[in-house]
Amino acid sequence: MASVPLFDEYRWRGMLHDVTEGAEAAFAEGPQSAYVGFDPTAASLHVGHLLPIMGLVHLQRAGHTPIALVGGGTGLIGDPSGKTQERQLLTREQSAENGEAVRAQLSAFLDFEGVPNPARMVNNLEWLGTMQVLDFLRDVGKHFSVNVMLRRDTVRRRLEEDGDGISYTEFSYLLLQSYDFLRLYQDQGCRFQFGGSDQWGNIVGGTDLIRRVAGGKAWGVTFPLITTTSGVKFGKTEAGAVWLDPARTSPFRFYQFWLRTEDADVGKYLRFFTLMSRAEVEALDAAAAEHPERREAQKALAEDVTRRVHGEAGLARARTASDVLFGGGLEGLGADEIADIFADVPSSGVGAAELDGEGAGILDLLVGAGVTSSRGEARRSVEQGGIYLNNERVTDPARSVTRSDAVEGRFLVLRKGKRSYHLVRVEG
RNA sequence: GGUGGGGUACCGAAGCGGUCAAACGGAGCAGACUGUAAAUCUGCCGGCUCAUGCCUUCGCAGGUUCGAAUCCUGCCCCCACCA
Repeated sequence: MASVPLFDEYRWRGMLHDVTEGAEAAFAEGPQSAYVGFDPTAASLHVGHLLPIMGLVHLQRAGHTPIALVGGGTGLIGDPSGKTQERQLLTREQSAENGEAVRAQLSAFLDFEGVPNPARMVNNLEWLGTMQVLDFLRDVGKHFSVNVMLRRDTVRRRLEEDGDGISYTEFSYLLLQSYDFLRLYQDQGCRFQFGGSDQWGNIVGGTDLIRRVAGGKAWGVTFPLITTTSGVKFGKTEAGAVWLDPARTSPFRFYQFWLRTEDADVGKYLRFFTLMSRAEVEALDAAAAEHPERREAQKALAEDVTRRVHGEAGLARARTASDVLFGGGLEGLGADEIADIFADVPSSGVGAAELDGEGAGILDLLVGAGVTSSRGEARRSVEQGGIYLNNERVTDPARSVTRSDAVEGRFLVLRKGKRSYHLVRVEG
């Protein structure tokens, strides 16, 4: 099969951070397989995992075989890379459950069947779980120099005066990941490992092990650490990490996360996270430069990524909710639309009885819905003009809310600031 | 083990007997300007309260004092230098 030049693709997208010597030439020899490991430390992947995933997607499109390694075994140990503190150990059950979830999420990106080069999924618990300690120490450990390991940044930081120390468990992580690579090399002929830039040391550990044990050549590719221009950590919002699991981050929030991308970052993200062609991306760059206020690039980004992760239906819901909430048109909504919006936007219920007679105070409503954390904060927000009820600014902290305020008698739209929405369902 | 320096709100960091819910900076929230962007400017930023005010907070436990984050005692934990 003729391969599309994979590295050219990575290059124009700016996806390459580091590449071991000779990797590109090795890829040119013909179809290859390459793997990325995902430790199931949580029951969902988040947007921070997206770049290596897209790396595999491009790989597959170029005719190669992606291997997604779920770290059921390594996840039990904990990668010290990039961490300043020792991790809490997962139980085997947690790791297994999380691994299943991660596996399902990856299927949204990679084709596991119906193509000539289907993606593969492996779990390193298969070999790590049955390994004998003595075998491990003799066959793997013998090839690693503690002197060298102590010089690694991730280890050194933990050993320094202000470090928190490192357990023998995490110290051993490098050996396990290196062994994974060796196994994939021997069992599946996989000669490439990809990962985030923080994985460089672990990946090189694997290529070294393959050279020593099997006398073979293997290569690594890392993708850049994603930073935002304004210095905020990528993938974080007020509400925490942006997850791929719709139960943790609703499609609405997911879509909104991408839609709010800063102008300075949107071009970069289009290259990283969509499969648009170079011409399409450059056209959007131009559109953004010409009419930034239209946010065409952000919209295209948000649509593309949301569609891939949450499907057409998820995207439709996210857009409906966005249009309704940010378009200001609350009147004349169909029951279906309302239901869709409730499903996605943070919401809570309030008993109809509470709105009878005097009604409920706006401050209590805000606290009850969790929009503000205390009455004091609620009061301040109202006094500063930051609270809206059904898209109308509330100016009186003593404002009471009755059933007649509810749209169609069924729901209230609370909003704090420009974009923090909360729906209150009138029940009973 | 010895000597010295520390532990203050989400983080950093002032305060060193009353005027301290505690300067200042960062983060965060809101407002203005905008484009659901960035930058900038403004306000807020322990809880309750319309408010006067009240309650909880300055490592932990006691004590001195009309009154303590500030003084004393004991304990715990960090850091620096020495051994």
